[in-house]
Formats: sequence, structure tokens, C-alpha cells
Amino acid sequence: MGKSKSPRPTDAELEILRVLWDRGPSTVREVHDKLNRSREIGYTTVLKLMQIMTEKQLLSRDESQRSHIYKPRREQGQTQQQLVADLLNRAYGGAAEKLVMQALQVKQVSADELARIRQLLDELEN
Amino acid sequence: MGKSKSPRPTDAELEILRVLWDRGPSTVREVHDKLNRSREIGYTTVLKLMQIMTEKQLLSRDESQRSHIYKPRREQGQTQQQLVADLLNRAYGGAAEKLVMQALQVKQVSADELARIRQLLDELEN
DNA sequence: CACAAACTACGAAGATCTTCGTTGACATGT
DNA sequence: ACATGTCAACGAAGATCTTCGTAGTTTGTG
Repeated sequence: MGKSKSPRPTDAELEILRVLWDRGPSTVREVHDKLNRSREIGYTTVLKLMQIMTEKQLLSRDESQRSHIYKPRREQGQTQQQLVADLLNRAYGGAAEKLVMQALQVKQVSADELARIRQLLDELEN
Repeated sequence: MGKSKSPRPTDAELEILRVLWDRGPSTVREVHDKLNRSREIGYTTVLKLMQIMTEKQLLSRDESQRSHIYKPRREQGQTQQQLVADLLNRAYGGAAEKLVMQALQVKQVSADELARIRQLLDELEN
């Protein structure tokens, strides 16, 4: 045993991942500045979270500088895919069609985007 | 204070909701029997969860019989929609297209289902 | 050099989630 | 009417999440 597979990121963790996806590899300071613009949160809170995420293997960090530089360990798409697969199983019993339907109804999707989805449907047809 | 809006169901709560969606209104015993088939879980654990869910307004119950009968307070679709909207915001920054794409790639979708999705796309075009 | 600023590490508090044991009320069969 | 089984209520333990204060270290500046 030993190897625990990487767990689903929590809400706060996902907030941090989103910043890193957006900015690329960043220091705690940078992440905190970004988050702090939308909500009040202490610097050490972010630091602690990022340390824990590193333990959990959600992030890796470069410690060669005094200000460590963090980045996600898995690709954005990979994490998102895991999350959507998870929701699919937990809430839809695996019925992807239903999930897709509801996602499309929740949010306005542009004509361009609809077109790209159609294209994907065509590819899936084979 | 007082009126809190109904929170996102937790994992264990969602398990219970799925049983109720499946079976319709049910007693704790019935829900427990169903859950217990797939994993080991105590009767009072399920009872407690369902009591809490009732407090949280996720369920309502009929107490006229000795064995109370529980049912979800919101429609299945409404809850699912809330969950998918939530994931959309938390993990995709609202980009429904991306979520849809990844959902389709995660799970095999039949030709029938693809057709129905196409139809929805057509409707959304207007 | 000495002081201030910025950084990491650590511990701990409070909230929420999940789990179950215990208790007391009620029902059923003999 | 008593023994057995079923039920709801409650409390509490242990896990995880989120938050931040404090302490100690390194860097930069006068």
C-alpha cells in the first residue's frame, strides 16, 4: 500500500488551483493577492492551504528561492475531468447525457461554442 | 438570521438522495437496506444523516406512521442542476462548453443520447 | 550592524461531516 | 403480561476543513 491516490480538491483548494491555472506557477504572496481581491482571507491561511496541498500532492513547489514557487501537479484538464467524472457518478449515476443537458441549460452558451460541441459530437459518432 | 438557503448536499447525503430518487419516498430501514448492499454502514448512521438532512431542509418526512417516511424536498433535477452549476463555477470559471466537452469524453455516450443532445443544441440555437 | 519587512513552519481553535452506541418508546407474538 | 425486536432521539467521538496567531529565519535598508 502507501500510494494514496490524489483526493478530490476541497472548495478552498480549488480556489487556489484556479489562481494557479490562471497565473501559472506562483508564490503564496501572488496567490494571496489575487484571492484577497475577491474575498477577505489571511496570508497565512493561504500559505497553510498550499502547504497542505503540497503534502497531498496537489501541488509541487520549487524551494530554490526563498519565496517558494508553487504549481499544480496535474494538468488543469485532468483535474477538471476527475471532478466532472466524480459528479457524474455521485449525482447522475453515470448518465452523462443528463449532466450535459443540464449544464447546457444552466448557462448561456454562445453559437460558436455550440458549434464546437457539435463538432465533438460528430467525432464521437465514430 | 434564520432562513439559510439550502446548502450543497455532502457526499453521504447525496448517496441517500440517490436512493430516494430511485425508490421514491422511503423509510430509514429501506434506505439503509439499499445502501448496505453496496457498502457497510450502520442503521443509526443512516437514521442520523436523514434526521440532519431533514433539519437542513433537504428532506421532508411524514411522521404519521411509527416508521417515518422520508422524501426529498426538491426535485432531483433541481438538485442536480444546482450541483452542476456549482461545479461549473468552482472548477470551470463558468465555461459550460469545457465542462460539456469533458463530460462527453469521460463517459461513453450512446448514439441515441448523442442525437438527443444534438436536438437540444438545435433548440438552444434560438 | 541593527531594524524592519517578508517568508516559512507550526500548532491549535472552531466548524462541519461521518460514524455509531445507548436509551427509551412502541409493537408483536406466545 | 412479558420477552423480543424495531424504531426515533440523542450525544459524542474521530476525521477533515478552514482559519489564523505566533515564532523563528532570511533579506534588504539606513
